[in-house]
Formats: sequence, structure tokens, C-alpha cells
Amino acid sequence: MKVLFLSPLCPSVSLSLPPAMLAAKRQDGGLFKGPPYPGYPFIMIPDLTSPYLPNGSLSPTARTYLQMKWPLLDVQAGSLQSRQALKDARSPSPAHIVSNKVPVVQHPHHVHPLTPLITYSNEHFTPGNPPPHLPADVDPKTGIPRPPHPPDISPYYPLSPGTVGQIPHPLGWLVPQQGQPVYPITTGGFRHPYPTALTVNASMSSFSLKTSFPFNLLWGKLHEPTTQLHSFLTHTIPSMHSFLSSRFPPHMVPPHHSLHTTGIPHPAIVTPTVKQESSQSDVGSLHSSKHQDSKKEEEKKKPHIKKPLNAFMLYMKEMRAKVVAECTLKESAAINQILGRRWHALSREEQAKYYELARKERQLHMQLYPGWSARDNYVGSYGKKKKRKRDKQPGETNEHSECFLNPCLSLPPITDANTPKKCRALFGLDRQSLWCKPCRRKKKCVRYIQGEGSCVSPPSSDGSLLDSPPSSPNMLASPPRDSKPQTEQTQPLSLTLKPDPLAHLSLMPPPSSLVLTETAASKPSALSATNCQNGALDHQPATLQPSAAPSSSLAQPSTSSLHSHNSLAGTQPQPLSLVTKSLE
DNA sequence: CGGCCTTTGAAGGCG
DNA sequence: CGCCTTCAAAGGCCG
Repeated sequence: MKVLFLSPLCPSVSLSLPPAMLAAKRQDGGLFKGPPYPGYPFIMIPDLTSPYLPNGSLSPTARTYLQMKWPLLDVQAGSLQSRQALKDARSPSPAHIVSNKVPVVQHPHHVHPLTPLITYSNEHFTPGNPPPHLPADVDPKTGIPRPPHPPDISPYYPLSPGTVGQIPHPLGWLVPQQGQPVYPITTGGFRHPYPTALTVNASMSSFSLKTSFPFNLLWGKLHEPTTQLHSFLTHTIPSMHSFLSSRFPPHMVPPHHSLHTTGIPHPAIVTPTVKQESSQSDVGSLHSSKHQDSKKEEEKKKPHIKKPLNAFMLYMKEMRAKVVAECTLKESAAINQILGRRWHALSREEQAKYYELARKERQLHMQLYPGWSARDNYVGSYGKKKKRKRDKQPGETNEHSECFLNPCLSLPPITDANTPKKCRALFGLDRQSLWCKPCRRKKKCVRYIQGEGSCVSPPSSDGSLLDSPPSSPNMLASPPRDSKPQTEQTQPLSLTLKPDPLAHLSLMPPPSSLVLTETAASKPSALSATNCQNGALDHQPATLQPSAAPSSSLAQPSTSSLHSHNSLAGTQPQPLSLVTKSLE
């Protein structure tokens, strides 16, 4: 189990600590020293969520917080490094539109997407030293054994470029210091210095405080002497495991041994070889590679620092489990489509939260890996080739098929012949100069959308439809939309209009008998989608936009559009574009 | 077994 | 500056 704290003093800082560490830290007078912060923010149980979490066995989606108190996340603009600041200025981040302070607390989904977020702001930290305590190996306080590590950090603490020597111990990141990396730079073998009590799978996202497990008890324990805490951890945590086991399917409850194997590696670091591997193997690799001297080895095992998650990714991470649960759909491609749709259906406020989170993610990432560049992860640098070849023949583009699938209501089924074509289909690859911008960028075809008979715009009735961004710039501060150059603005727009096969699925109550039957069968995912449509997704409005209702002031079309959609749905029989796509 | 699919957004590189 | 490309997550699918 990992406990995540949001420092009340430094709201922007959230710390993810294993209990043992917490105990230690507490005693050391670390964060917990001094007057108790009025209501520690919250405890997150479990934190598997780290977007950077390398271990594939743990579903990152599950984020359950024991909310003690939710301070506003506050990223101090002043603390931003100029680089980021500049970028932010241009970024879609709502930051400049929306206040820096984002009440993450009230995340509608009760799941905080910011798990991995460890503050970017150092301000509230004692600039001093990271608590000198805690040699990484063994927690002196708890006595909980940790895998030994070599004197020289290098193999296990591969430092990010330019950070050499800056990170004395794994806890470094817990005590961010100005200009210093905050995360422990772990490497190839993720160390698992601290026991982890619980790991819960993605589907655990529903595992909230509402459950009967006495998380508050755990919380209480955190204020007790370390020994008691330790005792609690060793006795109660197993109970938690039992609790989970009794409550959730086995596959959702990680093996108990994970208690001692899970560490808190920085999520963003993944070594090529260990990526997705279990913690056990990590430990093993630790020993095996122990004396590997060669720099080759080092380079070879050079940790892969992942890109920080963007807003949508964060959203996906959080919502995926829910969608999976609702739809009994597992195929990511299909799920992502649904999520993409939902994303656009989110209110600006909702999206703003994710943008803000993403912004903080980037900031944190930047602090952690000052020299890191996205370029580092480009093909070649990470070993295996990840190149995608998505280019398709001019005629068969996805986009086209998308339209085809398009549920665009009130529009005749878009088949090839008499339907307007997107730029790609219209002009072909060799005449890209004639394409509209979005098409050239592989975005939704504006021309097509705006054109007549486009799959897009269902007439005004729902034209405002779903996610259509407010026409007025003042409407809401959704950075991506308002603050961005035209291209960006168009995108949302087009997206809004974008015919989405799944749109129906996700946004409206399915007309019971959608065309699904025809298209669906072809693919499992399609079927799933269908199920979804009939099932969970209808509820989406409720679950998806809990906050939407209150946000009426924002003049959010999305919510209302949802309703309007229904009618459309009835009229439009072209639902499962998703399916169609795959059909091709 | 590795890459694809699928989504959006961020970021680097190129012209 | 605009555009293109790649990557981030995820898990089933496919060659």
C-alpha cells in the first residue's frame, strides 16, 4: 500500500509514501514534524496509479484516496522553471485561464488522477536537507528489510541527465529541493525498499472509502509511534489483503507478498528490460546485475524515462477501469474511442482539471529529470522500435471509415458513393496541399465536417452537441480550446462534430436496436461496444459528468447535448462506427 | 512475440 | 511558425 499525501503546507505537493516510510519520516521529523498539518490531505489507497508505474501487473487505474482534507493543488507559478513557464504559456493548459488552484479535491469521480503527482513546487518544503535519515537499504525505524543496494547508486539510481550526484537517496524525491530532482532515480531494477501493503487492480477504482474497510483506522495509525504503525502495517495490512480478497476477485487482489516487494520507484522510469515486469524480477535483477560494471550495461539498462502523461492520458487512466467495467469491454482501442468521446463530452471544468494535472505532471517531470527530452524516447533510444505505420491508402483512410461509421445522426449512412469525402479521400495523398489543415494533421476533416452532408453536424438542434466548444471564447476556460491557435480550436470543434460511432455509446441511451446488429458482430470489440451501448454507457452522463450539472453556469452544451443526442440517436442509425472501422 | 489499434495532447524536429 | 512525427496508457488482436 502506498499512502499518498498532499501536503497541506504545500498543497501542490503530494507525496506518495509507503507506510513504512511514513513512519520513518514522521519520526525523523520530516514532513510530519512540527505542528500537525491541519488535516493531512488524504491517504490514497492504494496507489497503483502512478502513471509511470512500470509494473504491468498493477493496474494503475485504481486510485482510491482516503481523503482527509483536500487542499487546493497549488502550483506556484513563480516556482516554475522558466522553461516550463514558457511552455505553459503556450500550452493548452488551463493554467492561464483557470486559476492555478484546482480543487482537485472535488474530483467528481472520487478518484484523484494526480496520483503520481508529487509536487512541483518546492516552496513549501524546507529547503533544507532531505531528512538525512533513511539510508535506502533498511528502514531503521520499521526494521523492514529492503533489498541491499550497492554503494554506488549508479546501477540502481541511474540519474537522469545532469542530475548526477544530486540524488543521495531514494527518499530524495520526497523532499524536493530547489533545483534538485525530486524523485529517487531508480533504475533497472526497481528497488523495493519498502513494503507495500496493497496493490489493487484497475477495477479497484470503485474501491472507495465507502467500503467498509477501516481506512480511517489506518490513518489514525499514522499518527502513532512508529512501532505501533509498523505493527499495524504488519498485522492489519494483511487483513486488508484478506479484506480485498474477500471482496474482489482474486485477480484484483495482488498477492500478499507484494507487501514486501513493492517499492516506490519513480513511475516514470522504466528500464527496457524490466518494463512491465514484476517487482520480484526487479529485485532479482538487482542482485544479478549487481556487479555489472560495464558502462555498456549501464547504458543498456539506462532507464527509460517516460513522457509525462497528458491530460487525456490522465483521464484515460482514471476512467478506463470504469469503462471496462461498464462495458465489459477490454480492448483498449475500443475503450479509447469511448474515452475519447467522453473526453470531449466533459465539461470545460472537468477537462481543465486534467489539464491542470497534466501541467503539474510535466512540471514534476521536469524537476525530476531536468535534462530529459521527449526526444530521448524516440525510436531507437529505447531499444525496440515502436514505429507505427498508420498511413493508409488514400481511399481507405480511417477518417473516411470513421465517417462511414459515423453515427452522425440525421445523416444518411455514409457510404462511399454519394457522400462527401474527406480531403484525403477527395484529393488523395499526392495532393495534400489541397487538404484542409486538420486533414493534413490527420485530424478530423474540417471541410468534410463543415460541408454539407458532412457526417458532422447534426443540425443545430444538437449541433451544439456534445462537446462542441462554446463559440464564445469567454465561455469557459478550456485552455485547449480558447487559448490555442486556430488549429487547435478547430480540432475540438471538429471533434465535437466528429461523428463518433461511440458517441452514441457513450453519450446516449442507446436506441435499443441500433444498427449494431449489422456491424457489430464482426468484432469482439464491436460487440463489446454494443454491450456498452446498451448498458453502462447510458449511465455515462451521470457518472461521467457529475459536475456537469452544477456547472450550468458555464453554459456547457455538453450536458444538455447529451440529452438532445438521444433523439438523434433514434434518428440516426449509424452507430457503431467503431465497429465499422475495424471491419474494414 | 512484437507490433497494431485507438484516443488526445505534448514536444521535438524540420522546412 | 506551421506541420509532421513520435510517444505516453492499455489490452486484445493478429501476423
